[in-house]
Amino acid sequence: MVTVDAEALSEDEPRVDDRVVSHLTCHAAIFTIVEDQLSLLLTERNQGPFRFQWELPGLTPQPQEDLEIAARRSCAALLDTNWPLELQQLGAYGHPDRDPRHRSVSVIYWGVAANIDLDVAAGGEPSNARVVAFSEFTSDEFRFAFDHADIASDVVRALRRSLTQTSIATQLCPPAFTMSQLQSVYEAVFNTSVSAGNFHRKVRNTPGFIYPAGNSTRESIGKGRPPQLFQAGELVALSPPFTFEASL
Amino acid sequence: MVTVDAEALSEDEPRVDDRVVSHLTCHAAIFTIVEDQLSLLLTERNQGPFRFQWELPGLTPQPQEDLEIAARRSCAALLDTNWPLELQQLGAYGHPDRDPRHRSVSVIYWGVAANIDLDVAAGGEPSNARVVAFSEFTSDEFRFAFDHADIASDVVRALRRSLTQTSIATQLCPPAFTMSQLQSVYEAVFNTSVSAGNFHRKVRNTPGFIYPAGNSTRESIGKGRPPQLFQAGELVALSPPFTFEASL
DNA sequence: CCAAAAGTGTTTAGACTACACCCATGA
DNA sequence: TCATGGGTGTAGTCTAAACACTTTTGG
Repeated sequence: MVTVDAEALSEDEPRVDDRVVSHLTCHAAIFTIVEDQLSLLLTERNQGPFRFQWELPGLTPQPQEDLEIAARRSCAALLDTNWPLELQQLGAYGHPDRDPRHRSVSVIYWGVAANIDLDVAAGGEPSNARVVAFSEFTSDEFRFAFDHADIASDVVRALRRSLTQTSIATQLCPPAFTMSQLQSVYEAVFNTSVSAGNFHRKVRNTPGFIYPAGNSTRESIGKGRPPQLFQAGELVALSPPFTFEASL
Repeated sequence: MVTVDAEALSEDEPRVDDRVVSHLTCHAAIFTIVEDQLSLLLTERNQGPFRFQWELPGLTPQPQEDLEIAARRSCAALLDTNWPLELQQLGAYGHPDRDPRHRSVSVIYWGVAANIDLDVAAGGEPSNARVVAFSEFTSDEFRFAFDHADIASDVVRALRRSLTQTSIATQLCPPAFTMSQLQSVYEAVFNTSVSAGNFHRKVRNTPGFIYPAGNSTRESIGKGRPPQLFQAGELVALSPPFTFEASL
């Protein structure tokens, strides 16, 4: 009984049947913000099970390909530029009947992008990809393929935790941004309102969160006082973290 | 280009070669505290690559077996009782050459146990399992199999984060414990010293962290004032979290 | 001048640190 | 009575929440 692990791990001649092998896919959950709404890049399946339902972009890794590279590749074609996309692993999903065809394990990565221009990326061709707003993909009517509704719920939680504990929110802003743009990132992700004054101080008092940007492009097209421009700093930890609570 | 995901995911007749299948194992990292030292349950490989080196207990899941169940099974035989073991997923490890034999993906779970009695579990038979102290398995001399040194490092980080943010530390204590026993859990995990008075208040002021236990078994065998006994509460979140820093 | 947005000051409340201090037991 | 470990009280500090206030623009 105590050698139960060695029995499985030390097969010098592994059998190629479904006791020792499994189907493996890597997926990427890419967040962005569209019209002040937290949104997720999804693709519509056009064949196989769950046809015409939506999933996180994914693929099977190549034999010598790292899991994260595979996840990055799964969404690279859908994103406009060679974005310096940083992915973090959410985890592995492997419930036995999550895929009706066969035992399947999916490793999920997630990241953020300041903007996603699907039209540019697709070069005008029709695409089965869409950027779906939070309110839509969390509604009961939205049709996720496989267990991707659960995964989407988990990955939103991971994003929110990252926003409270790190300075990752700057990666959801353009290269130069104002304090209220940064604030609206938090308001979109948590679907809540943030006190502007205290937010301002908390961010400025966190070393490395932001750096001042040259006010060269300040055009002051708004009504009020023209804002200062900032650029993203390093990815630093917030201590203590924000205490935002998601309202949905 | 934009349908790159569909190409891989929607094969109704998946080919059984190493492009679409991979070897999968589930492992459990079980922490416990032995003589005030954070320790990890490890097994020595007795065949295959990395023979006589140490790994987290693991196995290949059965076709219809959930990943977490498989991880639990991998260490169940090594633990004395049917401990109500709660496992959390750490993540998936799948670097292409982490196993010299073939492409291999390992999903790691972790949990804590108040005590591990290997002799009782093995029923007196010789076992290839050992509870290894932190100072030993983090030393340069210690020989981990595969990439399990990286995994061990990551899982210690996950444990420490859980201790700062939740009340999981009570699960590393016996059913009834004193405040200083609980405190020594933190001191062992973070290899640091904790101010007793402030620790006491922080724990008592967190609703659900602990509940008073009947002082029936108080035997007051020590020198000083007899301590109160507590029992574990629910697994609650600490807000704000502890701010302990690991000293190693 | 007024409205609106940006940014700063000020007050209050909560929580941690540090350290002093009481409590209850064994020797 | 003293040493020892358990537990509480308290002052100083740091931070955040709430809200008033100033600054700078457009109409």
